[in-house]
Amino acid sequence: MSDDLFKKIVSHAKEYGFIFPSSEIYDGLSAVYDYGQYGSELKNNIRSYWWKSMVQMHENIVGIDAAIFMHPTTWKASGHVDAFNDPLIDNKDSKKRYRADVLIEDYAEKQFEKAEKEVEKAKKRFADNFDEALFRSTNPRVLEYRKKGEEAVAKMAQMLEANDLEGVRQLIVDLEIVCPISGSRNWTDVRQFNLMFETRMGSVAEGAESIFLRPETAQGIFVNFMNVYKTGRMKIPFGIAQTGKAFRNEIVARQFIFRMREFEQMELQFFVKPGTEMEWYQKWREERMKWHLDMGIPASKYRWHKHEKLAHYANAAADIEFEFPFGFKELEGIHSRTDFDLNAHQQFSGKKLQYFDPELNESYVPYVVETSIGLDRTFLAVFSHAYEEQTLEDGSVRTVLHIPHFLAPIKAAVLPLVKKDGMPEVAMKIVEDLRQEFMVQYDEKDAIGRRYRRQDAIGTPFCITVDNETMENNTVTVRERDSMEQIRLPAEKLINVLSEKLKPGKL
RNA sequence: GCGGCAGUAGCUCAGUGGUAGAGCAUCAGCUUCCCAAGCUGAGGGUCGUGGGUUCGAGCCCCAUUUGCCGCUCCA
Repeated sequence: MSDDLFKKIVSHAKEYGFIFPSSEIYDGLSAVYDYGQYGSELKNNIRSYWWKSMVQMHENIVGIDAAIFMHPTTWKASGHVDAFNDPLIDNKDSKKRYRADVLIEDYAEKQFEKAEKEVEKAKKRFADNFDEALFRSTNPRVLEYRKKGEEAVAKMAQMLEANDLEGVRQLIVDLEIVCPISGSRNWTDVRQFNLMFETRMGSVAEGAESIFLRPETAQGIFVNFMNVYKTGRMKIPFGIAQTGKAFRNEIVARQFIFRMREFEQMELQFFVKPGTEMEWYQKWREERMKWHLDMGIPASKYRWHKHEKLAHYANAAADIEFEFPFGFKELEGIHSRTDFDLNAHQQFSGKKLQYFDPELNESYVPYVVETSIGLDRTFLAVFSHAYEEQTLEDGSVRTVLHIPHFLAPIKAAVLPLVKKDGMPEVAMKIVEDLRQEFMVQYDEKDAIGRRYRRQDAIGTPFCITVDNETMENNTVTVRERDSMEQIRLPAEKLINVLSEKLKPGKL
């Protein structure tokens, strides 16, 4: 049922110029999409809502726009070179895929467990006069198991370091590792999956340096920490915000714009005094949820997901999940990243990345609380929640996008009730006035009802209609999208009245 | 990456080897003083792409690409 709804939403997004498959005339490109004439407006409006509420509305937050290309060492310091490179192997019988390094580590773990069992057995056998340390260091079976495990891990590390994938496969074969599902040893080659896109900088192929397209925007903020701190005269606690594209070579990317290989993030890195990070983590959790609810989307569509298993850099992490047509999925992450990133960059660069605290009269590496939200995912959340096929009282059906007014691509359409008696000219004059303030459209084609429906389909909150009465006293009707109710206003009051209704939070 | 299903007009789809269709949408005109499915006319498809079988392929076969579902992956 929700699959059908989701298909309709995808079709609607294309049919009305919100989202197109990338380079569609060449059959498209897997998991890449383009934003169309209305989609880019909606996306810009969401980005702008974020930027205003994060940067403009906070005294102590500034925004930057770092480049997508970064020095290759950045990704060693951040951990992405290690974490985003997985050697994978498939079992041909069970069709299951495993991380080759995990298989070998599991093998080693089993050997260690066998050694422990020997120790346990001996402990029972010798009871009171058992010297465990001596047993461990002398018993041949214990030594043998431990040696097998340690050697396997050591060999693997050596091979991965040398990028010897064939060697890793051979190691799996030699260790007689079997697939836990099929029990067979029928393995494919080991393949390296690099989740970072790689390209070359420099036009001469031989001398070109291999660089990566950033897999997250956060590092552009961390490497600029000192620049912003010094030139912006920032005092802790302070934040640096950024929106921009990031790239991940996902093994499978699916579900429309939910998981794309090229996507846009909106991130805040908030630098705080060590030890205060938990209160800021709480504060930003509240603030970010409020941001979502202020769009007018009901709280029931959101839920928290607390990370039990934390990433290597975090000491607390939670996701805001949204109920998409295909279920609750991650929309935004709020992470307490400790001083992991700045410390790492400090080490790799050899440059001091510290804040001098005038109150303590000492320097420290600040802790970081991050809020990181997917712009494309927020677009999908707003768009899919807005979509409704509404059955009216007369039994007819209209497709309407209940996009929050202030985010709508087109704010108002100006429509002459009929295409004669001078109404088109008056309507076009109103369009020229409103255009100074909002995205507006003029439409005179077809019956008025049909034109209302067309605007409903792209989520235009207001339709302004010029009729006979306008010709007499210069008043117009304003029809609101969701209620379909009309009010009559003097044309010269339109800008003021609409501006008020188009503020965030007004629905 | 593996397995299954699918790709025909902007959208939804019909078309079982013999001249490419429908509804909606779009455009032009008419009608219309307020909520689509009134009237007239028009435009738009080398049937995802490339090969093959056949006198003849949208339809059968192979490859490829894109999408969907299930695995897998998603620090």
